[in-house]
Amino acid sequence: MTKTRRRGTELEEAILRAAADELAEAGYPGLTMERVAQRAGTNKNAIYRRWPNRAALGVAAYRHLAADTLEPPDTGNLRDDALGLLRAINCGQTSPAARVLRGLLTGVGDEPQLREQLHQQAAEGGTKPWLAIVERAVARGEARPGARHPRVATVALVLLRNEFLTRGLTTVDDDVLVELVDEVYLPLVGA
Amino acid sequence: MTKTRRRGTELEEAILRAAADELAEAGYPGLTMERVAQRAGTNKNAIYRRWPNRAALGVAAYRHLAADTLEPPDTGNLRDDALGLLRAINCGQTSPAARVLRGLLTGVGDEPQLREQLHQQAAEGGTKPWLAIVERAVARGEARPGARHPRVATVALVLLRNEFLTRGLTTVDDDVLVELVDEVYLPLVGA
DNA sequence: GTCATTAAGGTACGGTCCGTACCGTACCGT
DNA sequence: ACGGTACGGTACGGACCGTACCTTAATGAC
Repeated sequence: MTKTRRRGTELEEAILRAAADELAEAGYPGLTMERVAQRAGTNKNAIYRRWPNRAALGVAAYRHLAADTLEPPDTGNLRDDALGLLRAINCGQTSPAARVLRGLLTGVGDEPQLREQLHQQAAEGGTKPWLAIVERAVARGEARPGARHPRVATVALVLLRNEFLTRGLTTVDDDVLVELVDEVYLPLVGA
Repeated sequence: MTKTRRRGTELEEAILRAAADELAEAGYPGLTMERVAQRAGTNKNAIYRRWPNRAALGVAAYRHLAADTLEPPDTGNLRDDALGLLRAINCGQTSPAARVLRGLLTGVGDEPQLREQLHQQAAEGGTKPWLAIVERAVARGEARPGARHPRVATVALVLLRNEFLTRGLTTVDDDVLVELVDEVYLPLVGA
């Protein structure tokens, strides 16, 4: 009856999975050490032996949550590529991550290490596919070479993220995505 | 010796000023009902009679904090106008507001009324000056007419805000501002 | 197989903060 | 003068973080 007592990596991953689930369900404000411990079938001691505080656990668990890297679409034209990426971010599994990210950015407060870690996770996963579709668009003569600048290539992503952050929504109207692409992104990167 | 007991509006404004000060000093996570009450020279009862919870008080106090509307500069060319606006937002009195806004967006959580209120405050104060400088640029033939679209005109603001939100900094390097204007904003709105 | 070491489980506690309740007291209009 | 309203003071329950302490199971050395 008594399941063998978990140790080391096995327990650690159980905790991270529990924390990621709690994050997805209740967001960072609802991430409680006691609930995570209970959900992982352990107690707070096991958590505090691995992470110094709630924020650190949150950042670590966020990595599990946002692990999916988007596969950049290749439709043959920039407009559909960009719209595809935005829609994947909007409707896909990435949407609960936005709320969590917002909470974490507040929760990390004045701890530069955590903030940097979080920023890299947020940036890394997001920029690569945009650079990819722009690169192809430039090769087709559909975009100007200067559009390969990361700040330019990811403008649509930043605008959508801003929509998430300021409106607090988990999903944005598709009209908005089309507007972002047609009114801003294509005029900006177009040849 | 005994100061006369404040009532109604007078007390309300004292509370709001105290809350705004606390917000500016410690951000939303540091906004404590007990500290606000003490700073305002009253007690929590007077606060809870006016606002139902901490988030509502925070949003109300934020209005006091972000009341300053930026005066749009008029330098005669779009680049300097845009840079001036960004620098005013970056270095000026508005910078603590970014950290506060980030915290509030988390704190309001699932209360749509507060979120909408906050969103309007954040949007309203920010878009007007951008529309103004773009309007003048269009009149000079320096920007294309389509740039008057709010989403286009405020792109630089959104990018800067994204920098605040994701990096968690209270001030951004001036190089970044220049980059935003030269690499993104001017190519986007230029004729 | 024995045993010391390590890490897990269990529980309790101090501290902070939110939100509520209760009660006495100053101010206000009538 | 008087009664209603709003303020001041205080205490409390509840949630949660982070820590301490002790017991118990697993592991590795010998």
